[in-house]
Order: sequence, then C-alpha cells, then structure tokens
Amino acid sequence: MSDNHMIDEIIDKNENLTEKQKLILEAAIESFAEKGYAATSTSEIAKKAGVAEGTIFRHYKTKKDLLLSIVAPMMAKLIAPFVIKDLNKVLNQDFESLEDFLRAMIHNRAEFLNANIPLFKIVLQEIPFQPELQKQFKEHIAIKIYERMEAIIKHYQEVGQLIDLPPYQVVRMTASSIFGFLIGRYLLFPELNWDDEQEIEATIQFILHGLAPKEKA
Amino acid sequence: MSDNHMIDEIIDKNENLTEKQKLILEAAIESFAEKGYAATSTSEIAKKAGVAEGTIFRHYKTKKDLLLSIVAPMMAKLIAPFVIKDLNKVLNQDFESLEDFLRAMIHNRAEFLNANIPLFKIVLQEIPFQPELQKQFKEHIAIKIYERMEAIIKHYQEVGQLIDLPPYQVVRMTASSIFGFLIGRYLLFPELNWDDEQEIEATIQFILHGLAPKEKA
DNA sequence: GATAGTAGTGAGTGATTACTCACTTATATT
DNA sequence: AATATAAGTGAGTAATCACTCACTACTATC
Repeated sequence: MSDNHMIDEIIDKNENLTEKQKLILEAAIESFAEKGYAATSTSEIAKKAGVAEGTIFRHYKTKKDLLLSIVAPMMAKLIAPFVIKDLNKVLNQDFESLEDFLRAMIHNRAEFLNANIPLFKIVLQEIPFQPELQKQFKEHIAIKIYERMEAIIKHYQEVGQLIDLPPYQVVRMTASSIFGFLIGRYLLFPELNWDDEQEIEATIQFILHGLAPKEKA
Repeated sequence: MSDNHMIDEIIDKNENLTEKQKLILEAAIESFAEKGYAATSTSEIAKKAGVAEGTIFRHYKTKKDLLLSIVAPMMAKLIAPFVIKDLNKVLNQDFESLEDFLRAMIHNRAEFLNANIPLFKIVLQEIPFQPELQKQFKEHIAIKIYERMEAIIKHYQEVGQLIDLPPYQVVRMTASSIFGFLIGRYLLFPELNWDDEQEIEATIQFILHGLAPKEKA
C-alpha cells in the first residue's frame, strides 16, 4: 500500500532533495496537471512553492528538465510490477487462472493510478508533445510491458484459458478496457458515484468473456 | 464518403470564409495538432498561413476563439450520426443483429476519425484544459450519444442479444474498445502495418463476446 | 464618383516568458 | 576561526507573447 504514493516517493522520502526543492516539485505537479505544461509559467510555480524563481533553475537546468524529473520516475514506477521478476509468479502457477491474474493486476495498477492522479494526467497529456517522453514510453514502457505480457499470454493460451489471437491484440483489448475504466472513472466523470469494486469486476468479466477461447478446451 | 473530410467542410466548402481565413484555419489546425494549443503562437500561425498577424485577429477576437471555431464543428460532426433520426433505423429493425449494427457504426466512425486525425488530436488534447469544451463535450456530446445508445442497448437486451448490464457500462466498454483501437492505430503506433479490416473485425468479436448474454436466449 | 463597409496590413503595445548572474546566507571541513 | 561549497535570492535580460490600431486596398451601393 505505502509504496503507492509516487508524490511521497519522489518528494518526501527522497533525502537528496532540499526543502525548497520539494516545494517546487509539489507546486509543479499541481500546476502541470491543472493547466498543462506549456500553459504553466516558472514564475507561477515559484510563487506557488513560495521560493524565488532563481531557485528553480538552481536545481533544474530548464523548465523541460523539471517536467522530465517529474514524469520519468512516474513512468518507471508505472511499469515496475511488469519488469520485476516477481511477475514470474504467474508463470510459476501462483495464479491458477487467468481470472485471478487479471484481477490482481487490475487492482494493483488501479490503486497505483488512483493514488497518483495528477501525475497520471501529466503523463497522458505530455507524451504526445515531448519526443523524449515518447521515446522513453515506447522503448522502456511499451516494449518491456509487452514482452512480459506476451509470455504470460502465451502461457494462458497454452493452458486453454485464452483465445488464440496475436498477443498484441490481446494486450490492446485488455489495456483499452482497463484504461477506459480508469479514464472514465478518474478523469472524465470523477464526480459520479462509482462502485469501484463492482466496476472492476464487470470490467474483468468483460475482458474474460471477450477473450475466452472459441471452443471449450 | 465525401462528408467525411471535416477540414474540407470547415474550410474549403464554406463560402463565408475569405481565402486568407481558410489559410489561417489550415495553419492553425496543423500547428495545434502538432505542438498543442498553448505551445503555438499566433505569430507562428500567421507566418505559416502567409498572412499578417493582424488578419487573424480581424476574424477571431482571441486565440481561444480561433481554437473554438475549429473544435466546436468537429465535435458536432463527430456525434452527428448519433443524433439524426437516421439512427432509428436500428430500432426499426434495419439492423437485424447487434453485430451488424456494431460493424456499421465502427466502420462509419473509424472512417470519419481516420479522415480527421489532426482535428481528433486537437479535441483529445484540449478538452482537459478548456472548460468551455468540457461543458460542450459533456452536455452536447456525451449526453446525446448516451441517450441514443441507451435506447439501442435496451432494445438489444430485450431481444436477448446483449448482456443485462447497466447501459452506461455497456457504453463504456464498447467505447473503450473502439477508442483503444483508434488511439493505438492512429496516434500511438501509426507507423506499424495495420490490417484495418482484420483489427476492426477482431475488436467487434471482442466486444460481442464480452457483452454476450449469460445464458442462451 | 462619392460613400461606406469589409479585408488586410505591419509596426507598435505592455505584459509576460524562460533563464542568468552577481550576490548573500547557511552548512560542512579543516 | 578560516575556508570552501552548496542553496537560495531577486533584480535584470532579451525574446516572445497576444493583441491593438491607424492606415491602405478593395468592392458594392447609390
């Protein structure tokens, strides 16, 4: 649970950062998420953080540098569960069924994003415009997640729990359904009363039925 | 087919617009899609359009006014098929099966978005930051589409072709799957070789199986 | 051919932008 | 106590920002 709060991780627990630096990061995250990177001025961040504008540039060479220092660790943490060897549990049969695996994965990542909505917003908004982020996303995020998922997908296909589609299609459909829920839940209609458990369960069932094998094994 | 090209519709076929105005709109669409609204300057648009900067403000009171004059008609056209009475065909049994209806709808909207990728990008990017657009989106787009879809969903639920979930969940899952494909196809990995027909067909099957009724009717 | 209205211009506006730098303050090392 | 290093400051920078305005060019109406 406690490793879920990225903002804490990036800011509070990092002993390398000075007090003022933490204030700068907090203010930057808030403003970037609210108005977007390009529409946020460094003077605004300084004022919100209660520091001199020069202090920002003492620690970050450029405004873009500040953005990257926020987004890069977020992306790294987002895929962490997919790259650590822990995930091999699946292949080691720790999850008997695809359903259990899906449920565990969705809960885990939904909690993570729920605890880091502003950072999630910044990543989503800035990837299209920042080539460095695009490169990072494609090379380190998309590819690594895909490789891991491919092995898992093939495993469940072999044991007859998963339709025999190309793995990238399985990934696309699963990811679409999960992100579709998260974006609707947290970004589009956060003001609605959501029954999270029920929504997640319905989403899991949707994915499972959508990706069920054609004939019974 | 020919009503698919929004840029043509907005620009070329509109007799109310002067030549220079058309050039301004073209340039603005290109730059907004490429760098984002906030990161695009009016001087840049003027240069790209080959007009004086003052000409932009002769036709549009503010920079935001220019943005809205581009995005508003795009959103209107996006939902047009959902609000015209034409859609009642479904209820009038013109589409025998949910599968046929889904296929027709996906093909139609995919063609539309495919023909208007820059406009699609602008809408996606700017909705989170422009309250006017958010309001327009929620009140005129989301609600109208939802109302129409709700009736159609209930119809197919009654004839036993669709799982008995709350309509908003059916909409969310269907929309997630379709937009997931379109975003992957056109925004995330446009450089890959996509077999569009096969992808769309797989997506339709995924949705249909995911939303199939529990017991056979 | 005078009048009026619109389209287009580009130099000019003050405000704001990201960023610099000479300087002060605080902390650590000897 | 002297020295060195890092953290923090805020006035100052040139560049750029969205936008204005006095003006010209053109077209339509009478």
